[in-house]
Amino acid sequence: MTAAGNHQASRPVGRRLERAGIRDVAAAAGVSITTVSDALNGKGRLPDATRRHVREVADRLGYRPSAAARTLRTGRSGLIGLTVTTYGEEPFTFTEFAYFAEMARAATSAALARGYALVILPASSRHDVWGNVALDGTVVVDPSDHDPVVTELVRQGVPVVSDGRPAGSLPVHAWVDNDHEEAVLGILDHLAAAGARRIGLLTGTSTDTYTRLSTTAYLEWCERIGQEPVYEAYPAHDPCAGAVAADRLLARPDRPDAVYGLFDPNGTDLLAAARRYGLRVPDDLLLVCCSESTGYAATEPPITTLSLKPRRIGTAVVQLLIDAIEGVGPAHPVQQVMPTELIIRTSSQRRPHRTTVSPPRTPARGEG
Amino acid sequence: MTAAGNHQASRPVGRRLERAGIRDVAAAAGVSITTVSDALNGKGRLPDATRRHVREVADRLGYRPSAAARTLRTGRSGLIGLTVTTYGEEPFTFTEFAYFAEMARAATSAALARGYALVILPASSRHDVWGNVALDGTVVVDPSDHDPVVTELVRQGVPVVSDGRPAGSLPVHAWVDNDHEEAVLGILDHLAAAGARRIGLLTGTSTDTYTRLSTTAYLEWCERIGQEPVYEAYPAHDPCAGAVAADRLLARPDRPDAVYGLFDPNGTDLLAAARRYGLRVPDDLLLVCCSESTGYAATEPPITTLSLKPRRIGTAVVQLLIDAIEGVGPAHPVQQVMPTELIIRTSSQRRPHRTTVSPPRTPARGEG
DNA sequence: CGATCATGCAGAAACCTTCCTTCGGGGTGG
DNA sequence: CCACCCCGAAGGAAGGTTTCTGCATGATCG
Repeated sequence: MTAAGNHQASRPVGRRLERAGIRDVAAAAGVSITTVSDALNGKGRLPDATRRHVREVADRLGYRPSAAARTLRTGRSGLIGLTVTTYGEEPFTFTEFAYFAEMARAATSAALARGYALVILPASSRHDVWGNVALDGTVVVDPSDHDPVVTELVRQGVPVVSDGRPAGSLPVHAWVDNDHEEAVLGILDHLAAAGARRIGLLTGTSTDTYTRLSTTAYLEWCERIGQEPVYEAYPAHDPCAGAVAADRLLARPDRPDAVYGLFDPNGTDLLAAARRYGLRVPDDLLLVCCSESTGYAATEPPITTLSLKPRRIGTAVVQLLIDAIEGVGPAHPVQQVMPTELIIRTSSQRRPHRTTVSPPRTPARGEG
Repeated sequence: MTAAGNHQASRPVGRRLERAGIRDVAAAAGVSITTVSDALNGKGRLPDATRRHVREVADRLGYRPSAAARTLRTGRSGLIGLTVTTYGEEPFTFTEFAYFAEMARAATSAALARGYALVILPASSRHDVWGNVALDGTVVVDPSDHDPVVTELVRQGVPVVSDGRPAGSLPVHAWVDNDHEEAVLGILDHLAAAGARRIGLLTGTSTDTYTRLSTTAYLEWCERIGQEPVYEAYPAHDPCAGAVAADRLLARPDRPDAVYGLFDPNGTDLLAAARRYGLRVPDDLLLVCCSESTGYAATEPPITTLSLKPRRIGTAVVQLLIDAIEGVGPAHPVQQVMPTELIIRTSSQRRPHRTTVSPPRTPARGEG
């Protein structure tokens, strides 16, 4: 520290600190720019002595290569866009909160581990922002039918991998998605096995693939089983509409004795609605909802949830994208279907063990 | 749509699409590079006719200026880092989930509105990633004592604004934080007014400012009031430890008749623990926790929460940072303290209106 | 009618790195 | 003694933009 400080004292320190460039390092080390670049990047043919010397000088000067210049030269920015569908002004929606947070977290980790960073870019954002950032590729969550941004990116040759099957003929390089039909069928079978006679669905009005696939799977199941469908649809991006829809579903004359809710808040909304109507869960009403929230382990009663395993999805999406960027993956589009996980709790089991005074949860069951 | 498609049909589409550069636009428009740049950026002295013509040609060629080149030239990348403290490998922690998600959402919006994009960068990430991205500035959430990354950034002259008071002597340009003492005192007074005789605290073992300020405020309040402090501390980043600590707190011989939990999951954990011990909320136990989760409006009973208003924080942080980047703000460090909001629900009121069959929540009360 | 000036546009440097090419020199085999 | 090869290192172009400077041209004013 002191030595370095002593050395740097000779540098003119103006009010604005001029960053040391590769030129300065070359001059200070008494070598050429080329040698510095090679030494620092582990390229070229240089004796270790030279390499070490250059590195030492670079460290001493606090040299950081200019990301912009490197990007300009190499065509790689090390930046990956994370695009989320937007409803209205806000970057991402309420219903996907926990899912998105977990997925983004995993994606960030995965990207970082391979030397990339994530840029959050709402789909409907100002075009100038999109244009202003050099992206090596983009992850797009739940792409809408003919997303102009995605189309433009693909046209420019930027690799795009989507979380969720691309709707329409969006030409993404790859996609990762859950097996939604399988998941819904599994839940319906589970509820039926627990004694449900009429299973209702709380679904959304939007046309994204998740909603669509899940709903049609439900309808097909009903047809196969011979049950009359009982469902309510609401605009999933409206945090208030969910509670209303839950109430509507339980207020119907053909009230279901089991409900599956497609969106995260549905669990609490349905639970609250059940209470208002004096329905006991799970005795009078079986409940399952799709959620990543850990809170459902502590509700009264705990609610069975379907986890989409967003961490796996986020990791897979990023791996696929970086493979495509670096050209190590297969040239053809990849479609990866990931399993879901049904976390069975009291709300969907007919003979619940009454919760009384019992020891607190032990940390034994870690998170998968 | 059809007209546009027809128009573009004439372009030769090779297997690898070479992006049009400013040179190509200049050639196609029959003007110089300078004129193109000026026309597109609204600079220089050009007649409107020329401007229009250049823009039209640029559009036709699908010209997008190279972000890297522009950054290299101007020294501005339009990128803002969003740094989060990390526990272990993961970018951000469980306890801050909802808070962070909301805060990030607001920050993204605010940044976008001013033409910037956010890059997610965990604090303890590989240094090479930090070096590889050109940042105009950085938002750092809950900076730790002597964060090496922040120190390095500041040394390089990159503006840094923190969410949360910087611990130690971290030389950030500005910070935004809640008035934590005020918030805690408000809650304690509220609980006391509701009839609490002995108020307990569920707090964390970490040394961040939030935990520290809140805890000391609690201790001071106890001393002032003359109540013996009753609290349990646990490692807040461990999702399991919270439930155990909640249980421990209610198992004490000097069991409190009211509890404030500093972290998001504390509400459900405390509620579950209360149930295990046969304590009715709010009759036997008053409950408040700090959370941004909307789920607490639908628990049984609904739990009073303290909101840190992360959206306001996120917006303010970004505004301050961009002001610093663009040099429009004051030169001296800014410290902005934002109020919190106590959302009073059943769990902290002694005479609760029994929830019975009632109409569902109406959408009337929108989100502030 | 000549000097001045605003206008419209072009040339070229600079930003900083990477990487392809070249070059000198010393050792080695013929 | 010459040709050749390889090692170590340097030269220089390229990457695409912004912006400073400068040069014409035509209009205006004294």
